[in-house]
Order: sequence, then C-alpha cells, then structure tokens
Amino acid sequence: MRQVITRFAPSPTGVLHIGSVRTALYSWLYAKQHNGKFILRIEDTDKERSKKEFEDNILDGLKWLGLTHDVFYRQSDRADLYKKYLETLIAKGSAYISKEEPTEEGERSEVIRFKNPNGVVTFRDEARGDISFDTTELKDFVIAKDFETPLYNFAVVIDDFQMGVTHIIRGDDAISNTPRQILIQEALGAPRPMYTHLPMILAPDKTKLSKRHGALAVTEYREEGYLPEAILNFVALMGWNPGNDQEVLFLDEMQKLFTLEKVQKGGAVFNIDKLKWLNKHYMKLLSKERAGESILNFFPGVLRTKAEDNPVIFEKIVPIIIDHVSHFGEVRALAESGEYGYFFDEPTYPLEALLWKDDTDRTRTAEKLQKVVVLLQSVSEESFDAEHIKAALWDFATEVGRGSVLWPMRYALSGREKSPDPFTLAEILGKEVTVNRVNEAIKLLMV
RNA sequence: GGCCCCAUCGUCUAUCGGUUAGGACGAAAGCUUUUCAAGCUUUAAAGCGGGGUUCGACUCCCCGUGGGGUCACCA
Repeated sequence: MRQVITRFAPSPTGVLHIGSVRTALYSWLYAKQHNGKFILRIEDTDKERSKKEFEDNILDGLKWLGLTHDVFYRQSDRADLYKKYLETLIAKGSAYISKEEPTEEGERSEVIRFKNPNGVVTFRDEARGDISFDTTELKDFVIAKDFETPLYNFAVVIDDFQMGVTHIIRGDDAISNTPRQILIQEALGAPRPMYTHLPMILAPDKTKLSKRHGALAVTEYREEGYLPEAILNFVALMGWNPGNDQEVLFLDEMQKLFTLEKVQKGGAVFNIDKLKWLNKHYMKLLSKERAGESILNFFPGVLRTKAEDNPVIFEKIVPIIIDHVSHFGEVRALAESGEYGYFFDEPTYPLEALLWKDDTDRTRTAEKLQKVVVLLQSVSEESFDAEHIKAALWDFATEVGRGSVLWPMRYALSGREKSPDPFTLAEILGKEVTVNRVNEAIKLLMV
C-alpha cells in the first residue's frame, strides 16, 4: 500500500484562523496515524493578494500548535513545473490558448483554457459518499493567465499529483472545485486522491465565521492566553468525535482515535464557552512552573515585579488565580483592576464594608475581630496554614455567627467584596501580616 | 436563480431499524465553612414538515421546508 501523504494548503491571503486549524489538524492526524507524511504547501499563485506576513502568521500558528510539517512547499517556487504541465496539456489537446475580449480591468486578451470533455464526474467523499457533477456547465474554464501565471485549480492538481498526495482533507467550500480538479487529473492521467470535505465552522448566527465575529486568528488566541492543547481539542470536536463520551483529548489520543468515517457532515457553530471550559480544564493540568510563568507574563510590570520579589506568596496564589479565570488573558484584566494587589500591599477600604449584614454594630464587630486576633495568635508560626487557622477559629465563628466573623476578617485581609476565603488568605499572607491587618480593621472600627 | 452539500436539546454531539433518545458546554436549583471561583448533586432542554418502506423508524427512500456552499483571468 502506498504511503499516506496529506497536505494543508493555505493561501497566504489571510491569517491562520480557527477553521483552517481544524483542516490542518485532521490532515496532520490522518498522516501521523498512518505513519505518513504531512505536507505544508503555501498556495501563493495570486501575487497580488499573497503577503509574506500572512505566510509567517500561518507558520507561526502551526508551530505553536505543534502541527509540524514533514515537507514544505511554496507554489511561487514552482513556476517551471506548472509551465511544463501547461505545455503538456496543450500538446495533448487538453488545453488551449484562448483569445479573449477583456471585459474587466486587468483581464488578458489571451489566457489558457482547459478543454472540457463535458462529462459527468462522480467522486467519493469519505464523509459524505458519492457526489456527482455535470461538468458541462463549467465550460472551458481558465487554468492559467499565461505560462508563468497558473491559477488555483490547476496548480493544486499539479502539486497534489507531483507530491504524491493520497488524501485531500479540506473545507466543504471546496466541493464545487473538485470536479474541475478531477477533470484536469484525468487529462494528465494522474491518480485520484481520496477526498474528505469538512463541514464549515459557523458563527453563532450560523453564517460563515468572519472577522466581525471576534477573534479569529490563532495568534490572537495565543495572545489572549489560550493553551494550544485546548484549541486543538476544541477544534477537533467540531466535526468529529471519538465515538464515545470522551471530550478531553490530547493530541496523541486524537492521533490514535481519529477516523475519517466519524467526521461530521453538518456545519458546526463556534462555541466560545466550550473553548473556555476546555481551556480552563487544561490550565488546571499545568505544572506550577508553567502556570506561574504564564501568569507572570500577563501581569502588568509593577505587579510582576512584586510577584518576583515575593516568590513564596506568588507560588501560593498561582492556583487561586488559575481557579478564577478561563484563559490567561483574564489575568491581565483582573490585575489591572487591582484584583491581586492585596496579596502584596495593605488594602484600603471604607469601614462600612467590614460590617456583615446580620450584625452592623461597629463595636461588636471590633470585639469579634479582637477575639479573632487572640485565636490567630494561638496558632503557631510553623502551623499557620488554612487548616489550622480554620480549626482555631471555627467554633468561635459558629457560636457567634459565621458571617459576622468571617466576613469582616476576610474584608480586613483583602479589602474586597470578592476574594478567596479568610483562612486561605491568612495562610498566604502569613501570621504577622494577617494579625496586623485585622488589628488595622479593629482600629478603623473603634474611631 | 443553476448546481452541490447539509438537517437530534440554545450550542457541540452519541445513536449505524427496536433506547426511559445518552454525554458535554451553557442555563436553573441545591450542597459544600461568610463573598467569588472551583467542586459535587439534581433539573429543564432535541429527532424541521409530509408521504412512503417495515411488525417496528431519529435512523432507509421520495417530496417539501430551512440553512450553507459555489457559480472569477481569487484561493
């Protein structure tokens, strides 16, 4: 049996987006699973619209995702080859130079057209079954503007043929191009690869996903602090499933389980909530080092410096931060809103904030906090962790009303409406800082 | 409009003729030590319509309807 060769063939006229990633992923998975080769081919026959920056973006994105290619080609490097085949087709009478009456600006008065045999083309799609087209309506379509300027449908066929591509996996917007390509293949006597067309990825309004529907470029997801594992897992599930209830899949698992037969036929709506859920799932799996590093990258400069100056505290807040966000980009926004300030600096807050709804009496609240200080002091420096602190305070809090003790204590430590629980906070801050902050609150209540 | 593709909870999906139509995200409720997050438990939520075929259709066929794609000297 022939070696499996797949390819991902983007045109550098735009950034690598989420839909292309899925196409690349499936092609990659199929090749790897069969010990085959995965080709990356940049289709830049359109000199006007192709941009180096887009090519770089595509390469960059694929590399980040780990979708490495075995061979790399760029169509603009292969002009001689296309020219040769163009000549071959003309010599065989399958193509001809056609005199034209230009109707639009930029149109040539002479192009190369394919001599359409006008038959019915039927091909098998691995996901959909047989698809037939009457090619008569295609007319004698243009395959090149001139010998140096081949067009997409022609260049694709030459490349797939010449590179020995066995399986073409691409978006279903290419279905209607398939009969044209098959016609050229047949004129050349080239073997027909297996085709699998993937359903479109849709925006929430069910229209084609586009820039106005928000972040699209993979590099933007990276900048927002999404993990490559999550992106890959997420796109894999849009249009394919392993045949059971497993939803969390690493690349190597997908590689084992992937099958073309399981690819979906209907379009899939891009569901950002599910991406976030998956991303968070993968964030929780991160090592402390990697998580800490990522968080630091999203901290504004000042906070970053403080975190680096207080490694003991920072290490303890890493899991707390992870727990509260779905992607690292959120860390940046939270940090900028002052969310993490209290871990490093004394908080400031209005004194009313210390009062719990069930007991708004200042004096009583101060007394409760005084008792808290006493109990805090009873916990030794060495065992000043959440568990021991909780044990020391629990009975008292329960007795006089948990909220009326725990709320002011937590507020005294964080100065914020929302934060981790007071025991965790106390552990992170350490005994001295914790006692000081509670005492500050007491002072505030007593004035 | 022609041609092509598609159609199960709001969303991603399982089911390859016989199921109480399952799972996940999201939502709601509750629990978990005060808030938030996380976690756990529970609930609501689906076969586009009409004909066939069959003892029996979400599943097979046909016709509608709806959605999408494509009709370039773009890819």
